Amino acid sequence: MSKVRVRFAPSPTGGLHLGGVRTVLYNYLFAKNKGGEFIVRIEDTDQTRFVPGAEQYIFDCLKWCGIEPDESPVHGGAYGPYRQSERKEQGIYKQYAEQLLQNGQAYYAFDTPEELDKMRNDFKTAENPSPQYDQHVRMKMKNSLSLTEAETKALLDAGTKNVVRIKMPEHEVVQFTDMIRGDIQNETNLVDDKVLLKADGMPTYHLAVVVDDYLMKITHAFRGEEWLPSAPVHVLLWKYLFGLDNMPQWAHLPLILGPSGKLSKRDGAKYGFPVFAMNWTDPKTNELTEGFKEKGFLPEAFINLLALLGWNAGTEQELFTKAALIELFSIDRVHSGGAKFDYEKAKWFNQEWIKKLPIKNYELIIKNEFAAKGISITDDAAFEKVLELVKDRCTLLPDFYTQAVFFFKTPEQLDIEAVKPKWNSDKAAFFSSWIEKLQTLTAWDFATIEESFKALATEKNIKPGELQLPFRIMLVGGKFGPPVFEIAATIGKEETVKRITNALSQF
RNA sequence: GCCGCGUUGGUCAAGGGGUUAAGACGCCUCCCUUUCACGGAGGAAUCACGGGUUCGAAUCCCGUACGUGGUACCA
Repeated sequence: MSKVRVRFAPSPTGGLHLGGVRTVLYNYLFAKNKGGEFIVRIEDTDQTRFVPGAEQYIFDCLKWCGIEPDESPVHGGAYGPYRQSERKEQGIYKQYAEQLLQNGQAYYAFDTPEELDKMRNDFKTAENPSPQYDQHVRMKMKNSLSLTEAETKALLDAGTKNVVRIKMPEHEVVQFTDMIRGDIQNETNLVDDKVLLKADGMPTYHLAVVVDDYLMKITHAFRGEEWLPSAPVHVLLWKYLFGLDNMPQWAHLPLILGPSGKLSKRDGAKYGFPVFAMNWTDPKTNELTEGFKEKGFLPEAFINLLALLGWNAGTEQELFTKAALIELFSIDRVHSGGAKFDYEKAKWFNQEWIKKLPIKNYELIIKNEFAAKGISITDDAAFEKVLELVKDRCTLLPDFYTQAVFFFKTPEQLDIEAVKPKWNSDKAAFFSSWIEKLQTLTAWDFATIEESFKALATEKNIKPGELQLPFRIMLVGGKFGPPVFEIAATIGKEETVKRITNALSQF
Protein backbone atom coordinates (compact mmCIF):
# COMPACT_ATOMS: atom_id res chain seq x y z
CA MET A 1 0.00 0.00 0.00
CA SER A 2 1.22 3.48 -0.81
CA LYS A 3 2.47 5.80 1.86
CA VAL A 4 -0.19 7.51 3.92
CA ARG A 5 -0.55 11.18 3.09
CA VAL A 6 -3.13 13.41 4.72
CA ARG A 7 -3.78 17.09 4.47
CA PHE A 8 -5.24 19.88 6.50
CA ALA A 9 -6.76 22.43 4.17
CA PRO A 10 -7.80 25.59 5.98
CA SER A 11 -8.98 28.71 4.32
CA PRO A 12 -7.16 31.74 5.71
CA THR A 13 -10.19 33.78 6.61
CA GLY A 14 -9.82 34.26 10.34
CA GLY A 15 -9.02 32.54 13.60
CA LEU A 16 -8.50 28.83 14.01
CA HIS A 17 -11.17 27.42 16.26
CA LEU A 18 -11.38 24.26 18.32
CA GLY A 19 -12.96 22.18 15.61
CA GLY A 20 -10.29 23.20 13.15
CA VAL A 21 -7.48 22.33 15.50
CA ARG A 22 -9.07 18.99 16.23
CA THR A 23 -9.28 18.25 12.53
CA VAL A 24 -5.58 19.06 12.18
CA LEU A 25 -4.82 16.93 15.17
CA TYR A 26 -6.69 13.88 13.93
CA ASN A 27 -5.05 14.26 10.53
CA TYR A 28 -1.67 14.49 12.15
CA LEU A 29 -2.18 11.66 14.63
CA PHE A 30 -3.51 9.38 11.95
CA ALA A 31 -0.62 10.12 9.60
CA LYS A 32 2.05 9.75 12.24
CA ASN A 33 0.49 6.59 13.58
CA LYS A 34 0.85 5.13 10.11
CA GLY A 35 4.28 6.58 9.51
CA GLY A 36 2.80 8.87 6.90
CA GLU A 37 3.02 12.51 5.91
CA PHE A 38 1.02 15.49 7.02
CA ILE A 39 0.49 18.30 4.55
CA VAL A 40 -0.98 21.75 4.96
CA ARG A 41 -2.61 23.22 1.91
CA ILE A 42 -4.02 26.71 1.93
CA GLU A 43 -7.46 26.96 0.37
CA ASP A 44 -7.54 30.60 -0.55
CA THR A 45 -9.84 30.39 -3.52
CA ASP A 46 -12.22 33.02 -2.29
CA GLN A 47 -10.47 36.27 -2.91
CA THR A 48 -13.29 38.26 -1.42
CA ARG A 49 -12.64 36.65 1.93
CA PHE A 50 -8.90 37.08 2.02
CA VAL A 51 -7.74 38.22 5.45
CA PRO A 52 -4.18 39.43 5.86
CA GLY A 53 -2.26 37.61 8.54
CA ALA A 54 -4.64 34.69 8.73
CA GLU A 55 -2.29 32.25 7.06
CA GLN A 56 0.64 33.13 9.28
CA TYR A 57 -1.69 32.84 12.24
CA ILE A 58 -2.59 29.28 11.29
CA PHE A 59 1.04 28.27 11.19
CA ASP A 60 1.65 29.97 14.51
CA CYS A 61 -1.15 27.94 16.04
CA LEU A 62 0.19 24.69 14.64
CA LYS A 63 3.60 25.49 15.97
CA TRP A 64 2.25 26.24 19.40
CA CYS A 65 0.39 22.92 19.38
CA GLY A 66 3.56 21.13 18.42
CA ILE A 67 2.19 19.99 15.10
CA GLU A 68 4.72 20.50 12.35
CA PRO A 69 3.65 19.84 8.77
CA ASP A 70 5.89 17.78 6.52
CA GLU A 71 4.86 19.86 3.53
CA SER A 72 3.23 23.27 3.30
CA PRO A 73 3.71 26.67 1.68
CA VAL A 74 6.27 27.48 4.34
CA HIS A 75 7.83 24.05 4.76
CA GLY A 76 8.06 23.33 1.05
CA GLY A 77 7.63 19.89 -0.50
CA ALA A 78 7.54 18.03 -3.77
CA TYR A 79 3.88 18.63 -4.56
CA GLY A 80 3.71 22.40 -4.49
CA PRO A 81 2.62 24.99 -4.77
CA TYR A 82 0.59 24.58 -1.60
CA ARG A 83 -1.63 27.60 -2.02
CA GLN A 84 -4.58 27.15 -4.30
CA SER A 85 -4.35 30.72 -5.52
CA GLU A 86 -0.86 29.90 -6.82
CA ARG A 87 -2.02 26.63 -8.29
CA LYS A 88 -4.76 28.46 -10.13
CA GLU A 89 -2.10 30.72 -11.65
CA GLN A 90 -0.57 27.63 -13.18
CA GLY A 91 -3.86 26.74 -14.81
CA ILE A 92 -4.11 23.49 -12.91
CA TYR A 93 -7.84 23.58 -12.35
CA LYS A 94 -8.97 24.93 -15.67
CA GLN A 95 -7.76 21.93 -17.62
CA TYR A 96 -9.81 19.56 -15.52
CA ALA A 97 -12.86 21.74 -15.85
CA GLU A 98 -12.38 21.63 -19.58
CA GLN A 99 -12.11 17.88 -19.52
CA LEU A 100 -15.44 17.69 -17.75
CA LEU A 101 -16.95 20.13 -20.20
CA GLN A 102 -15.80 18.06 -23.12
CA ASN A 103 -17.22 14.90 -21.65
CA GLY A 104 -20.57 16.51 -21.03
CA GLN A 105 -20.17 16.14 -17.29
CA ALA A 106 -20.16 19.88 -16.77
CA TYR A 107 -21.54 22.91 -18.52
CA TYR A 108 -21.15 26.66 -18.82
CA ALA A 109 -23.63 28.84 -16.99
CA PHE A 110 -24.04 32.52 -17.74
CA ASP A 111 -26.56 33.49 -15.11
CA THR A 112 -25.75 36.66 -13.21
CA PRO A 113 -26.01 36.78 -9.43
CA GLU A 114 -29.21 38.79 -9.88
CA GLU A 115 -30.69 36.14 -12.12
CA LEU A 116 -29.82 33.48 -9.60
CA ASP A 117 -31.54 35.47 -6.89
CA LYS A 118 -34.56 35.84 -9.08
CA MET A 119 -34.68 32.11 -9.73
CA ARG A 120 -34.47 31.33 -6.04
CA ASN A 121 -37.22 33.76 -5.42
CA ASP A 122 -39.49 32.68 -8.26
CA PHE A 123 -39.30 29.01 -7.48
CA LYS A 124 -39.60 29.43 -3.77
CA THR A 125 -42.63 27.71 -2.26
CA ALA A 126 -43.64 26.62 1.19
CA GLU A 127 -42.53 23.09 0.44
CA ASN A 128 -39.33 24.20 -1.21
CA PRO A 129 -38.02 27.28 0.62
CA SER A 130 -34.59 27.13 -0.97
CA PRO A 131 -34.65 25.99 -4.60
CA GLN A 132 -31.41 24.68 -5.98
CA TYR A 133 -29.81 25.10 -9.35
CA ASP A 134 -30.44 21.52 -10.37
CA GLN A 135 -32.00 19.30 -13.00
CA HIS A 136 -35.43 20.78 -12.33
CA VAL A 137 -34.48 24.32 -13.19
CA ARG A 138 -31.35 24.17 -15.24
CA MET A 139 -33.16 24.14 -18.57
CA LYS A 140 -34.90 27.33 -17.55
CA MET A 141 -31.62 29.09 -16.90
CA LYS A 142 -29.04 30.59 -19.16
CA ASN A 143 -26.42 27.93 -19.79
CA SER A 144 -24.82 25.76 -22.44
CA LEU A 145 -27.47 23.12 -21.86
CA SER A 146 -30.47 25.36 -22.45
CA LEU A 147 -28.82 27.45 -25.14
CA THR A 148 -27.92 26.29 -28.62
CA GLU A 149 -24.34 25.59 -29.42
CA ALA A 150 -24.14 28.73 -31.50
CA GLU A 151 -25.62 30.89 -28.76
CA THR A 152 -23.18 29.48 -26.26
CA LYS A 153 -20.29 30.06 -28.57
CA ALA A 154 -21.36 33.62 -29.19
CA LEU A 155 -21.60 34.31 -25.49
CA LEU A 156 -18.20 32.75 -24.88
CA ASP A 157 -16.60 34.64 -27.74
CA ALA A 158 -18.03 37.86 -26.42
CA GLY A 159 -16.27 37.15 -23.15
CA THR A 160 -19.49 36.91 -21.17
CA LYS A 161 -18.89 36.14 -17.52
CA ASN A 162 -19.54 32.49 -16.87
CA VAL A 163 -19.05 29.68 -14.42
CA VAL A 164 -18.67 25.98 -14.96
CA ARG A 165 -21.19 23.80 -13.16
CA ILE A 166 -21.21 20.06 -12.69
CA LYS A 167 -24.12 18.35 -14.39
CA MET A 168 -25.53 16.08 -11.77
CA PRO A 169 -26.83 12.89 -13.33
CA GLU A 170 -30.44 11.88 -12.79
CA HIS A 171 -31.56 8.94 -10.73
CA GLU A 172 -28.22 7.66 -9.68
CA VAL A 173 -27.08 6.65 -6.25
CA VAL A 174 -23.62 7.77 -5.25
CA GLN A 175 -22.10 5.56 -2.64
CA PHE A 176 -18.90 5.64 -0.65
CA THR A 177 -17.58 4.26 2.60
CA ASP A 178 -16.75 6.70 5.30
CA MET A 179 -14.11 5.57 7.79
CA ILE A 180 -16.20 6.79 10.68
CA ARG A 181 -19.76 6.38 9.47
CA GLY A 182 -19.57 3.44 7.15
CA ASP A 183 -21.77 3.22 4.10
CA ILE A 184 -23.05 6.59 2.86
CA GLN A 185 -25.50 6.90 0.00
CA ASN A 186 -26.96 9.89 -1.78
CA GLU A 187 -29.39 10.30 -4.61
CA THR A 188 -28.06 12.54 -7.34
CA ASN A 189 -31.52 13.99 -7.91
CA LEU A 190 -31.31 15.72 -4.61
CA VAL A 191 -28.00 17.41 -5.10
CA ASP A 192 -27.56 20.59 -7.10
CA ASP A 193 -25.30 21.49 -10.01
CA LYS A 194 -22.51 22.92 -7.95
CA VAL A 195 -20.26 25.58 -9.40
CA LEU A 196 -16.84 24.14 -10.14
CA LEU A 197 -15.08 27.10 -11.69
CA LYS A 198 -16.06 30.61 -10.70
CA ALA A 199 -16.35 33.59 -12.97
CA ASP A 200 -12.97 34.87 -11.82
CA GLY A 201 -11.36 31.61 -12.95
CA MET A 202 -10.84 30.37 -9.42
CA PRO A 203 -12.01 26.87 -8.65
CA THR A 204 -14.54 26.36 -5.91
CA TYR A 205 -13.69 24.08 -3.04
CA HIS A 206 -15.43 21.21 -4.80
CA LEU A 207 -13.15 21.14 -7.80
CA ALA A 208 -10.02 22.18 -5.98
CA VAL A 209 -10.26 19.57 -3.26
CA VAL A 210 -10.56 16.75 -5.74
CA VAL A 211 -7.86 17.95 -8.10
CA ASP A 212 -5.41 18.79 -5.36
CA ASP A 213 -6.00 15.65 -3.35
CA TYR A 214 -5.25 13.71 -6.50
CA LEU A 215 -2.19 15.70 -7.48
CA MET A 216 -0.85 15.65 -3.95
CA LYS A 217 -1.44 11.92 -3.65
CA ILE A 218 -3.64 12.24 -0.59
CA THR A 219 -4.65 8.82 0.71
CA HIS A 220 -7.03 9.74 3.54
CA ALA A 221 -9.16 12.85 3.73
CA PHE A 222 -10.45 14.15 7.05
CA ARG A 223 -12.91 16.99 7.24
CA GLY A 224 -15.84 18.22 9.26
CA GLU A 225 -19.25 16.64 9.11
CA GLU A 226 -20.61 19.75 7.40
CA TRP A 227 -19.08 18.41 4.18
CA LEU A 228 -21.13 15.25 4.14
CA PRO A 229 -23.96 16.69 2.03
CA SER A 230 -21.58 17.68 -0.75
CA ALA A 231 -19.56 14.49 -0.63
CA PRO A 232 -21.46 12.98 -3.59
CA VAL A 233 -20.22 15.84 -5.77
CA HIS A 234 -16.66 15.02 -4.82
CA VAL A 235 -17.12 11.31 -5.34
CA LEU A 236 -18.58 11.95 -8.78
CA LEU A 237 -15.71 14.24 -9.66
CA TRP A 238 -13.27 11.53 -8.64
CA LYS A 239 -15.10 9.06 -10.79
CA TYR A 240 -15.05 11.40 -13.81
CA LEU A 241 -11.53 12.69 -13.46
CA PHE A 242 -9.24 10.23 -11.75
CA GLY A 243 -11.11 7.03 -11.07
CA LEU A 244 -12.72 5.85 -7.87
CA ASP A 245 -9.79 3.53 -7.21
CA ASN A 246 -7.56 6.52 -6.62
CA MET A 247 -9.98 8.34 -4.37
CA PRO A 248 -8.77 8.91 -0.82
CA GLN A 249 -10.69 7.31 2.00
CA TRP A 250 -13.00 9.82 3.57
CA ALA A 251 -13.51 10.46 7.24
CA HIS A 252 -16.14 12.98 8.23
CA LEU A 253 -15.47 14.14 11.75
CA PRO A 254 -18.33 14.95 14.12
CA LEU A 255 -19.00 18.55 15.04
CA ILE A 256 -17.88 20.17 18.24
CA LEU A 257 -20.90 21.78 19.79
CA GLY A 258 -21.22 24.77 22.06
CA PRO A 259 -23.77 25.31 24.82
CA SER A 260 -26.36 25.88 22.11
CA GLY A 261 -25.59 24.24 18.80
CA LYS A 262 -22.45 24.39 16.73
CA LEU A 263 -19.63 25.98 18.66
CA SER A 264 -19.08 29.55 17.60
CA LYS A 265 -16.86 32.34 18.73
CA ARG A 266 -20.01 33.99 20.00
CA ASP A 267 -20.33 31.18 22.54
CA GLY A 268 -16.85 31.91 23.78
CA ALA A 269 -17.60 35.55 24.37
CA LYS A 270 -20.93 34.73 25.94
CA TYR A 271 -19.77 32.03 28.33
CA GLY A 272 -16.26 33.24 28.94
CA PHE A 273 -14.13 30.53 27.42
CA PRO A 274 -11.72 30.64 24.52
CA VAL A 275 -12.75 29.19 21.18
CA PHE A 276 -9.62 29.85 19.13
CA ALA A 277 -6.23 28.24 19.65
CA MET A 278 -4.53 31.61 19.99
CA ASN A 279 -5.71 35.19 20.30
CA TRP A 280 -7.02 36.49 17.04
CA THR A 281 -7.70 40.09 16.21
CA ASP A 282 -9.81 40.71 13.18
CA PRO A 283 -7.87 43.26 11.12
CA LYS A 284 -11.07 44.85 9.84
CA THR A 285 -13.12 45.18 12.98
CA ASN A 286 -10.27 45.04 15.47
CA GLU A 287 -12.37 42.59 17.40
CA LEU A 288 -10.33 40.25 19.62
CA THR A 289 -11.28 36.63 20.07
CA GLU A 290 -9.57 34.89 22.95
CA GLY A 291 -7.24 31.96 22.48
CA PHE A 292 -6.41 29.00 24.67
CA LYS A 293 -2.76 29.93 24.66
CA GLU A 294 -3.25 33.38 26.08
CA LYS A 295 -5.88 32.15 28.49
CA GLY A 296 -3.14 30.13 30.10
CA PHE A 297 -3.44 26.67 28.63
CA LEU A 298 -0.45 24.45 28.08
CA PRO A 299 -0.17 23.10 24.54
CA GLU A 300 0.16 19.60 25.95
CA ALA A 301 -3.19 20.00 27.70
CA PHE A 302 -4.81 21.62 24.71
CA ILE A 303 -4.08 18.81 22.28
CA ASN A 304 -4.88 16.26 24.95
CA LEU A 305 -8.33 17.64 25.62
CA LEU A 306 -9.03 18.08 21.94
CA ALA A 307 -7.99 14.54 21.14
CA LEU A 308 -10.43 13.25 23.75
CA LEU A 309 -13.30 15.27 22.32
CA GLY A 310 -14.55 12.57 20.00
CA TRP A 311 -11.94 9.91 20.48
CA ASN A 312 -10.84 7.69 23.34
CA ALA A 313 -8.36 4.91 23.79
CA GLY A 314 -10.96 2.46 25.03
CA THR A 315 -9.23 2.39 28.40
CA GLU A 316 -9.61 4.53 31.49
CA GLN A 317 -6.60 6.62 30.55
CA GLU A 318 -7.34 10.25 29.86
CA LEU A 319 -3.96 11.92 30.04
CA PHE A 320 -1.84 11.40 26.97
CA THR A 321 1.36 12.90 25.69
CA LYS A 322 1.54 13.66 22.01
CA ALA A 323 3.71 10.59 21.53
CA ALA A 324 1.14 8.40 23.27
CA LEU A 325 -1.65 9.84 21.16
CA ILE A 326 0.28 9.06 18.01
CA GLU A 327 0.84 5.53 19.17
CA LEU A 328 -2.71 4.84 20.26
CA PHE A 329 -4.82 6.85 17.84
CA SER A 330 -7.12 4.86 15.64
CA ILE A 331 -9.89 6.05 13.43
CA ASP A 332 -12.32 3.35 14.46
CA ARG A 333 -12.41 4.72 17.97
CA VAL A 334 -13.57 8.11 16.74
CA HIS A 335 -17.17 8.88 17.66
CA SER A 336 -19.74 9.61 15.02
CA GLY A 337 -21.87 11.82 17.23
CA GLY A 338 -21.07 15.45 17.96
CA ALA A 339 -19.57 16.36 21.31
CA LYS A 340 -20.46 19.35 23.42
CA PHE A 341 -17.42 21.27 24.54
CA ASP A 342 -17.13 21.41 28.33
CA TYR A 343 -14.87 24.18 29.55
CA GLU A 344 -14.78 22.81 33.10
CA LYS A 345 -13.31 19.57 31.85
CA ALA A 346 -10.89 21.49 29.64
CA LYS A 347 -9.60 23.31 32.70
CA TRP A 348 -9.18 20.04 34.50
CA PHE A 349 -6.92 18.78 31.73
CA ASN A 350 -4.81 21.88 32.09
CA GLN A 351 -4.56 21.49 35.82
CA GLU A 352 -3.42 17.91 35.40
CA TRP A 353 -0.76 18.98 32.93
CA ILE A 354 0.46 21.73 35.19
CA LYS A 355 0.94 19.15 37.93
CA LYS A 356 2.50 16.68 35.55
CA LEU A 357 5.01 18.85 33.75
CA PRO A 358 8.24 20.17 35.29
CA ILE A 359 8.01 23.84 36.26
CA LYS A 360 10.82 24.56 33.80
CA ASN A 361 8.38 23.95 30.93
CA TYR A 362 6.28 26.97 31.67
CA GLU A 363 8.34 28.98 34.11
CA LEU A 364 9.21 31.62 31.54
CA ILE A 365 5.58 32.35 30.72
CA ILE A 366 4.80 32.94 34.37
CA LYS A 367 7.94 34.99 34.85
CA ASN A 368 6.85 37.25 32.02
CA GLU A 369 3.49 37.65 33.59
CA PHE A 370 5.09 38.70 36.86
CA ALA A 371 7.26 41.15 34.95
CA ALA A 372 4.24 42.54 33.16
CA LYS A 373 2.69 43.19 36.54
CA GLY A 374 5.75 44.94 37.85
CA ILE A 375 7.54 42.18 39.68
CA SER A 376 10.91 41.25 38.27
CA ILE A 377 12.27 37.89 39.28
CA THR A 378 15.97 37.78 39.91
CA ASP A 379 16.45 34.51 41.74
CA ASP A 380 15.28 31.72 39.44
CA ALA A 381 15.94 28.93 41.89
CA ALA A 382 13.83 30.60 44.57
CA PHE A 383 11.14 31.36 42.03
CA GLU A 384 10.95 27.74 40.98
CA LYS A 385 10.65 26.63 44.58
CA VAL A 386 7.70 28.95 45.07
CA LEU A 387 6.02 27.75 41.90
CA GLU A 388 6.51 24.19 43.02
CA LEU A 389 4.81 25.08 46.29
CA VAL A 390 1.70 26.46 44.64
CA LYS A 391 1.30 24.40 41.47
CA ASP A 392 -1.37 22.13 42.95
CA ARG A 393 -3.56 25.17 43.33
CA CYS A 394 -3.37 26.35 39.72
CA THR A 395 -5.59 25.38 36.85
CA LEU A 396 -4.56 28.07 34.37
CA LEU A 397 -1.15 29.68 34.05
CA PRO A 398 -2.27 33.12 35.30
CA ASP A 399 -3.33 31.46 38.55
CA PHE A 400 0.33 31.27 39.45
CA TYR A 401 0.41 34.99 39.80
CA THR A 402 -2.46 35.21 42.25
CA GLN A 403 -1.28 32.12 44.08
CA ALA A 404 2.28 33.33 44.43
CA VAL A 405 2.45 37.13 44.37
CA PHE A 406 2.55 37.41 48.12
CA PHE A 407 5.90 35.64 48.16
CA PHE A 408 7.36 38.61 46.36
CA LYS A 409 5.22 41.48 47.46
CA THR A 410 3.62 42.47 50.73
CA PRO A 411 -0.12 42.03 50.37
CA GLU A 412 -1.84 45.36 49.96
CA GLN A 413 -5.23 44.27 51.20
CA LEU A 414 -5.78 42.01 54.18
CA ASP A 415 -8.96 40.03 54.59
CA ILE A 416 -9.59 41.50 58.00
CA GLU A 417 -13.14 40.23 58.17
CA ALA A 418 -11.75 36.69 58.33
CA VAL A 419 -9.98 37.33 61.64
CA LYS A 420 -11.97 40.07 63.28
CA PRO A 421 -14.80 38.02 64.82
CA LYS A 422 -12.38 35.94 66.84
CA TRP A 423 -9.70 38.53 67.38
CA ASN A 424 -8.87 39.65 70.93
CA SER A 425 -6.18 41.33 72.97
CA ASP A 426 -4.67 38.00 74.03
CA LYS A 427 -4.01 37.15 70.43
CA ALA A 428 -2.60 40.55 69.71
CA ALA A 429 -0.33 40.11 72.69
CA PHE A 430 0.76 36.74 71.41
CA PHE A 431 1.95 38.14 68.14
CA SER A 432 3.68 41.07 69.80
CA SER A 433 5.77 38.82 71.95
CA TRP A 434 6.28 36.34 69.15
CA ILE A 435 7.92 39.04 67.09
CA GLU A 436 10.43 39.48 69.86
CA LYS A 437 11.03 35.77 70.05
CA LEU A 438 11.52 35.55 66.33
CA GLN A 439 14.24 38.15 66.45
CA THR A 440 16.28 35.87 68.68
CA LEU A 441 15.92 32.86 66.40
CA THR A 442 19.21 31.82 64.84
CA ALA A 443 17.84 29.31 62.38
CA TRP A 444 15.04 30.19 59.95
CA ASP A 445 13.27 27.20 58.56
CA PHE A 446 9.86 25.65 58.50
CA ALA A 447 10.31 23.45 61.58
CA THR A 448 11.98 26.06 63.75
CA ILE A 449 9.34 28.67 63.08
CA GLU A 450 6.49 26.28 63.71
CA GLU A 451 8.10 25.05 66.92
CA SER A 452 8.56 28.56 68.21
CA PHE A 453 4.99 29.42 67.29
CA LYS A 454 3.51 26.43 69.08
CA ALA A 455 5.70 26.74 72.12
CA LEU A 456 4.66 30.32 72.68
CA ALA A 457 1.02 29.49 72.06
CA THR A 458 1.14 26.82 74.74
CA GLU A 459 2.86 29.23 77.07
CA LYS A 460 0.16 31.83 76.48
CA ASN A 461 -2.52 29.19 76.76
CA ILE A 462 -3.98 29.73 73.31
CA LYS A 463 -4.72 26.93 70.88
CA PRO A 464 -2.17 27.16 68.07
CA GLY A 465 -4.91 26.46 65.56
CA GLU A 466 -6.71 29.65 66.51
CA LEU A 467 -3.64 31.66 65.74
CA GLN A 468 -2.83 30.11 62.43
CA LEU A 469 -5.54 31.76 60.41
CA PRO A 470 -4.67 35.26 61.64
CA PHE A 471 -1.03 34.52 60.88
CA ARG A 472 -1.98 33.43 57.37
CA ILE A 473 -3.96 36.59 56.77
CA MET A 474 -0.95 38.60 57.91
CA LEU A 475 1.36 36.93 55.44
CA VAL A 476 -0.93 36.18 52.53
CA GLY A 477 -3.77 38.62 52.85
CA GLY A 478 -6.40 35.93 52.32
CA LYS A 479 -7.53 32.44 53.16
CA PHE A 480 -5.46 30.57 50.62
CA GLY A 481 -1.96 29.40 49.84
CA PRO A 482 0.51 26.77 51.00
CA PRO A 483 1.23 25.98 54.67
CA VAL A 484 1.86 29.22 56.60
CA PHE A 485 5.16 28.25 58.12
CA GLU A 486 6.41 27.32 54.72
CA ILE A 487 5.55 30.81 53.55
CA ALA A 488 7.24 32.44 56.51
CA ALA A 489 10.35 30.36 55.89
CA THR A 490 10.42 31.39 52.26
CA ILE A 491 9.88 35.12 52.61
CA GLY A 492 12.45 35.43 55.41
CA LYS A 493 12.53 36.69 58.93
CA GLU A 494 12.60 40.39 58.21
CA GLU A 495 9.64 40.29 55.87
CA THR A 496 7.68 38.02 58.20
CA VAL A 497 8.14 40.36 61.13
CA LYS A 498 7.29 43.32 58.94
CA ARG A 499 4.03 41.77 57.83
CA ILE A 500 3.00 40.81 61.36
CA THR A 501 3.70 44.30 62.60
CA ASN A 502 1.84 45.83 59.73
CA ALA A 503 -1.17 43.60 60.24
CA LEU A 504 -1.28 44.15 63.97
CA SER A 505 -1.90 47.82 63.35
CA GLN A 506 -4.90 46.99 61.19
CA PHE A 507 -6.64 44.25 63.15
C1' G B 1 -39.73 22.10 3.30
C1' C B 2 -36.18 18.54 1.41
C1' C B 3 -31.70 15.74 2.21
C1' G B 4 -27.63 13.92 5.31
C1' C B 5 -25.75 12.69 10.06
C1' G B 6 -26.51 11.74 15.07
C1' U B 7 -29.05 10.39 20.15
C1' U B 8 -25.90 5.86 27.06
C1' G B 9 -26.23 10.67 33.80
C1' G B 10 -25.68 18.24 33.49
C1' U B 11 -20.89 17.20 30.21
C1' C B 12 -17.05 13.72 27.94
C1' A B 13 -17.80 8.61 27.54
C1' A B 14 -16.93 2.53 28.01
C1' G B 15 -19.89 -1.33 26.79
C1' G B 16 -22.30 -3.60 20.38
C1' G B 17 -27.83 -9.69 22.68
C1' G B 18 -27.57 -12.18 29.32
C1' U B 19 -23.01 -6.70 33.20
C1' U B 20 -24.70 -4.68 40.08
C1' A B 21 -24.57 -0.17 32.74
C1' A B 22 -17.05 1.13 33.66
C1' G B 23 -14.35 5.58 34.21
C1' A B 24 -13.54 11.06 34.03
C1' C B 25 -15.33 16.33 34.63
C1' G B 26 -18.85 19.05 37.38
C1' C B 27 -22.17 18.84 41.70
C1' C B 28 -23.28 17.03 46.86
C1' U B 29 -21.62 14.37 51.65
C1' C B 30 -17.57 12.75 54.50
C1' C B 31 -12.09 11.92 55.71
C1' C B 32 -7.22 14.31 55.56
C1' U B 33 -5.63 19.47 56.44
C1' U B 34 -7.32 24.26 62.42
C1' U B 35 -6.37 28.27 55.13
C1' C B 36 -7.17 27.12 50.03
C1' A B 37 -5.85 23.19 47.16
C1' C B 38 -3.92 18.16 46.39
C1' G B 39 -5.19 13.24 47.91
C1' G B 40 -8.87 9.53 49.68
C1' A B 41 -14.10 7.35 50.62
C1' G B 42 -19.11 7.77 49.23
C1' G B 43 -23.99 9.73 46.49
C1' A B 44 -27.02 10.39 42.14
C1' A B 45 -28.89 6.84 34.66
C1' U B 46 -35.70 2.82 34.38
C1' C B 47 -29.24 3.64 28.11
C1' A B 48 -34.78 9.73 23.73
C1' C B 49 -39.78 7.43 22.91
C1' G B 50 -43.00 3.59 20.58
C1' G B 51 -43.28 -0.87 18.22
C1' G B 52 -41.04 -5.35 16.67
C1' U B 53 -37.12 -9.80 16.43
C1' U B 54 -35.51 -12.95 20.64
C1' C B 55 -36.08 -17.33 26.18
C1' G B 56 -33.54 -12.56 26.89
C1' A B 57 -32.26 -5.85 23.89
C1' A B 58 -28.64 -0.10 26.03
C1' U B 59 -26.92 -3.55 22.37
C1' C B 60 -30.35 -6.04 16.10
C1' C B 61 -34.76 -4.03 12.80
C1' C B 62 -38.70 -0.36 11.78
C1' G B 63 -41.15 4.09 13.02
C1' U B 64 -41.54 8.72 15.81
C1' A B 65 -39.43 12.66 18.42
C1' C B 66 -35.48 15.69 19.31
C1' G B 67 -30.71 17.68 18.07
C1' U B 68 -27.37 19.08 14.39
C1' G B 69 -25.45 20.06 9.49
C1' G B 70 -26.32 21.11 4.31
C1' U B 71 -29.53 23.24 0.79
C1' A B 72 -23.94 29.94 -1.96
C1' C B 73 -19.72 31.98 -8.03
C1' C B 74 -17.97 30.25 1.43
C1' A B 75 -14.91 26.96 2.82
